[in-house]
Amino acid sequence: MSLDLDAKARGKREETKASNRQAIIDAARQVFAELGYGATTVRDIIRATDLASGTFYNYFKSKEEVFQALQDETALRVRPRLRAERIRARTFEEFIAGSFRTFFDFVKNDHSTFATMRRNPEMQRVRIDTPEVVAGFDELRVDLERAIESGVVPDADPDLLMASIVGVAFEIANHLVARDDIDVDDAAKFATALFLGGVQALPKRKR
Amino acid sequence: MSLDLDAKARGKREETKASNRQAIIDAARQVFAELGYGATTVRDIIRATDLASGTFYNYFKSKEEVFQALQDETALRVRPRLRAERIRARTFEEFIAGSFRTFFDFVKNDHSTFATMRRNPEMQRVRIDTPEVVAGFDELRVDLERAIESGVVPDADPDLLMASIVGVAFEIANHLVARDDIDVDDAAKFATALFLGGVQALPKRKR
DNA sequence: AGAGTTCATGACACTCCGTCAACTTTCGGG
DNA sequence: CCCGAAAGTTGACGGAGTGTCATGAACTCT
Repeated sequence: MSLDLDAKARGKREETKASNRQAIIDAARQVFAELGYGATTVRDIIRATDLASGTFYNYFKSKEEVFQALQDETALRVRPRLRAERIRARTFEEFIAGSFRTFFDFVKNDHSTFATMRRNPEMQRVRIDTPEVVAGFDELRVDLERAIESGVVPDADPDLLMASIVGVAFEIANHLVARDDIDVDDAAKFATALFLGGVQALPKRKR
Repeated sequence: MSLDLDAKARGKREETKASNRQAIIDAARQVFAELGYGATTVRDIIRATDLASGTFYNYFKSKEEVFQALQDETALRVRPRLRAERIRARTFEEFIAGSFRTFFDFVKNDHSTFATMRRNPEMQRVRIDTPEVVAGFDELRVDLERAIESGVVPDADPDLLMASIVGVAFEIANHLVARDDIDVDDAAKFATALFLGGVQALPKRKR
């Protein structure tokens, strides 16, 4: 009566291993949201499962590592959306606009790590070099270099361009999560305008 | 034979209090750089002074709090430089260019928290809302709103503009510290161009 | 079914933390 | 200058969290 369709293909051993791992991750998400990252102990996490304390260490080296796994799951959810948006884009403007729009929308609406994170000020470390995150950055870089190749964007330093985009994206994302009076659309339009035309092109504020 | 010129004005009590506090901060900077933030214990810090373990807690509540004090010292060093640069600026372009230039220069050349921080990947938390940091942000915001008032910058959302500037500044700062092949001047010109004219205005890469 | 492998268990030893009662130093009024 | 009060220092101690490991249970394969 398992919902895990892969289960038949695996032995029971592998199956419980996978389910234990997931149980720990789920418990961690729960407990982090409840107590905050700093305040939760490894024991708190394992207590929220039906496993014994020692078992935790068969799956993760530390609390930090579970957190990374959480981040990875989060990145795994955004990345396809960003990819789809990029494929749809026909111009550099659409590319930039779509990427910001999608990212901000995710941050605001998906009840992911971002939300619980910002509720706990100590968890400033939003970005962690988890495989999925790195892959996402790589994809962005490839597209930027393609844009440079094709002459749509001047032959600027791609590292600095990446840094600027990422910096703006995450910094504005913080505001989106922390405050309610900022609209996802406005934020996306703002960031897009900044990259396309600098401060002079910025949209006027609604009063 | 003290070098502390304020000492005569203070009683001995206050004097040792101040010097103990500074001793702890200095020891912390040292030890953080050596072991990394996560790996150092409060005991490590106090052991690097000639004080007893309990004394630490007369000055700071936790390791985190010493770290904040360090950050505050760092901010205290940049802020006057940024202020001077702003006063010198006669146009918005000079304002933006000068600010980025000064900040990047500080990050790269002042052997401050930034440097030790980047050597320890776990210390991603560069920004902390320490009094000096908050004051610095406030100053920036005032200038931005003045620029908006005077019509030099469109009437855009100042929060989003702040976020963009700060995001770009810190993200590029990370690259500056992490890598040697990026020039402070190039970075400042890049960021300035981005804000003044968007991607089309970006300087071409040196090959 | 039996030998072998893999994993779960929870008690244990260890580290670090923050406190506190006892002690030392400084202050200030007489 | 002296002495009682105030402020600060000390390190030992109780408590909490960590990661490990010997033991035993569960699964796999033949």
